[in-house]
Amino acid sequence: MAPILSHDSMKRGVKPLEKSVNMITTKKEVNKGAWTAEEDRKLAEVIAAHGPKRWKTIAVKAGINRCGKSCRLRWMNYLRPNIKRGNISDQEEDLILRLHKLLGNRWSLIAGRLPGRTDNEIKNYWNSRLSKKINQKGMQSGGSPREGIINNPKAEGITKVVEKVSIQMVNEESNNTSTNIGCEHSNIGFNVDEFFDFSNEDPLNLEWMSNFLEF
DNA sequence: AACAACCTCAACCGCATCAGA
DNA sequence: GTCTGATGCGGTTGAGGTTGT
Repeated sequence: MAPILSHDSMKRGVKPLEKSVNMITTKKEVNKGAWTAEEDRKLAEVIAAHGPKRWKTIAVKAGINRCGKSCRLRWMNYLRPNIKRGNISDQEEDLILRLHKLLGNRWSLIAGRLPGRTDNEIKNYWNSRLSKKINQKGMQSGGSPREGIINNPKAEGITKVVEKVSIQMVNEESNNTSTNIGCEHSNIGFNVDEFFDFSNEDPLNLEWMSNFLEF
């Protein structure tokens, strides 16, 4: 019986048949490669029943011969509810650029600021498009944004603090898709867009962050 | 039309960290 | 305190699609 292609695989014309099936060998090796719609359905069913935890157990219960890690990734990047796919808006792109300038390749943190976007998607978007844009700009002005963080111990410390704040922001924001953080339950009250607006700043000049730390 | 080069994105891998026994 | 399994993260890969010649 030929495996049913997942919606995305259909769209992209992926042929999981040969590769994926061939990877199921007589040994107890796990299935790899593109997911089929059938696998998606089984995984979603098990997660609906048991919740998205204990991935190894989920993988076994789903009976799809996948490793827990693979199941988790599939859920996080594809099956999870409220996932936005494709068409990253200018606003989102701008936010990614600003957050990357501040945090570097902390994709999960950046994704946390973009509701419905996954770290994998942002990472791909960055690697395939934005990094090129940056390089083009960098050619003109010189220096990479990441260097500022790597070579700046002060900035390293700052990223740790920002990481904590970002996590707090994400937690507080869980159901708030607006860029203005709902701060009713927090004593932090500011506009995120303003907070992350570095458009007029020297990347290495993070004096403002010291003030923020004191605050 | 045919081919090559480039682009996109889903998925895998290895490592770090966390949590429970 | 240590060990072990689970989870999360970032880097990388490779198949398929798109574009250019």
